[in-house]
Amino acid sequence: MPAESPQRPTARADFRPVRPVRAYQRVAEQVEERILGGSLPPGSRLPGERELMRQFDVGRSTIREALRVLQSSGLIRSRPGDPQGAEVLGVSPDTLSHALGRLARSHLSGLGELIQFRMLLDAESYRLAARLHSADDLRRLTELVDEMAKLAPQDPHGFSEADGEFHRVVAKASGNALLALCARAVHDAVVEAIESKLVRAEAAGEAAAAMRRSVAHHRHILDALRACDGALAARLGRQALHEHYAPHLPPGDRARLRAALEEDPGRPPG
Amino acid sequence: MPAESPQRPTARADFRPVRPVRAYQRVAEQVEERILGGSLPPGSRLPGERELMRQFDVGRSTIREALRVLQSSGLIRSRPGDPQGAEVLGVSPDTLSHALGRLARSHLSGLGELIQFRMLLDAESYRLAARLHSADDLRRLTELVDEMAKLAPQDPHGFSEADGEFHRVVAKASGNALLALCARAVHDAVVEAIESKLVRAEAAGEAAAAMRRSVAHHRHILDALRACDGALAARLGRQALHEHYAPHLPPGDRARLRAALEEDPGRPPG
DNA sequence: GACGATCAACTGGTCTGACCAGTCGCCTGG
DNA sequence: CCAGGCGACTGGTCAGACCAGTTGATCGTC
Repeated sequence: MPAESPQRPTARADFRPVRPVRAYQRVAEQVEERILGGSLPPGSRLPGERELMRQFDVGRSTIREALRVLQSSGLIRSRPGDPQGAEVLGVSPDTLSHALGRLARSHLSGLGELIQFRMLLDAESYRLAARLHSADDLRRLTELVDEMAKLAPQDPHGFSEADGEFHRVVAKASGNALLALCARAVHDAVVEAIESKLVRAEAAGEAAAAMRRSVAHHRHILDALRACDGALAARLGRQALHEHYAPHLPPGDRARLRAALEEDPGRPPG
Repeated sequence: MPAESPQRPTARADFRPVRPVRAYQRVAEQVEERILGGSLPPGSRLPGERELMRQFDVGRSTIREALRVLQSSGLIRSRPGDPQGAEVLGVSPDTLSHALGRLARSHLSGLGELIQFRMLLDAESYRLAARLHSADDLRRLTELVDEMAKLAPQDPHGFSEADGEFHRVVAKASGNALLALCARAVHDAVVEAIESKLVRAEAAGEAAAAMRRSVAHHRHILDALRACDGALAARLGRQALHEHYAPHLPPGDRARLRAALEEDPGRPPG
């Protein structure tokens, strides 16, 4: 909300409360602006801290605090001894997934919401991807499902990697980078959050069965994508996630997942 | 992905690459752990920097960099001169909103993607809200639509506020705080991004007509919610956004919006 | 006794200068 | 031509200092 209501002719002058802008904020903002504006593309390098100190005319601690903020936002990465200075990473979904992970771990929102949200995003990715995919996308997805099937029982880590890549390709095929990034962030957050629970299940020997089911789900979804049936792919995606995660959730969250799962029962004809 | 595949019996030992853990990271992690773990509830205070310096046995700059990271994550807030030390804020959705806003503003994704994404999130909010809303929600939504109708031509700012609140109530009624946060962040990003374009249209006198259409759309959506028809509400929501924003977008982005708009034409019966 | 100004003891924000451990690039000796 | 070493950097950290602002008690006044 950048503007107060300028129309209101009240006596209360609509000055915004002036809060002092810290020096490190100004520095961080300037750099961030350049990165977001494309003037500092990913892969390019920032000057060294001592040089920045001269350019901004502030102390090194101020420069360092600004760089810390940018680094914690995932915009840059710095490494000691690097004579080229900090590396510009550009906008990445990592911050998003970290924030999502924190939210999911907090009382504000739980794992159930996270997975429900993933159901929504994945389903919409499928719906769009079914419409917009290329032949190349389908080939790559087929490869990935085959790889999942091959790695299935022995290599859970590789399996998870291929699974993640499958979703990333789908999200990319949806043609919406924002959707893709969010879907990835949520995916990562779910993986990170539920890992501790899943290792127990895996230890109990359910892992192989879960992976087999997952491969089957992915094949069905891939078929739907191939047939350009977005609604079917979306429905299958929701069901797959529900089947996969519902057993590991408390009953309340299961109801939530079911709510996201069910297509509208009383849809009026037409 | 914190774990390498432990099962693979290859010669490659699965050591994780050792990267030095900076002192400020350890400090930030310890504090963050306490905050997320509830040991430092929102509203409580951290010791002063000089005291922290003693407790962690590091220099003040290290403490300050750690606090900067925590502050940029929205976990704490500090104010100069405060004898009580930094205030613990707890997990807040602001980080998420900022991250989303950055993504939306970056060159990675344009306005079209942003609005398409909003179509998806809003539609899913409607779908869930139609199922889960309370009588209170409906009453509040009715109030808001009436207020929009009342403010319609004269007070664009108030209108926009009521409109935003409408969507927030819907998102909250969806029962998924995560979805609500993202929807709000995207909504804000859209408003911020398109404002400069809309003021021109408003100056051209289209504002009143646009607002009248918007009120009608909201009434229809509200009716669908009242009838618990999630699919209809979702479809109406998509259409409303499409009609509202498509005229202001370049043709390429219009096609994108249409892709998100159309229900699947060849849906199999059943 | 209530009240407002004053002041000292803080706070966080910033600067300076220094040291360390690592990294890179050059340069040299084989 | 290459291995090794030697600076000249880098970022990470520390120590100490100063400033402006806040706070709360103290003190003089009414």
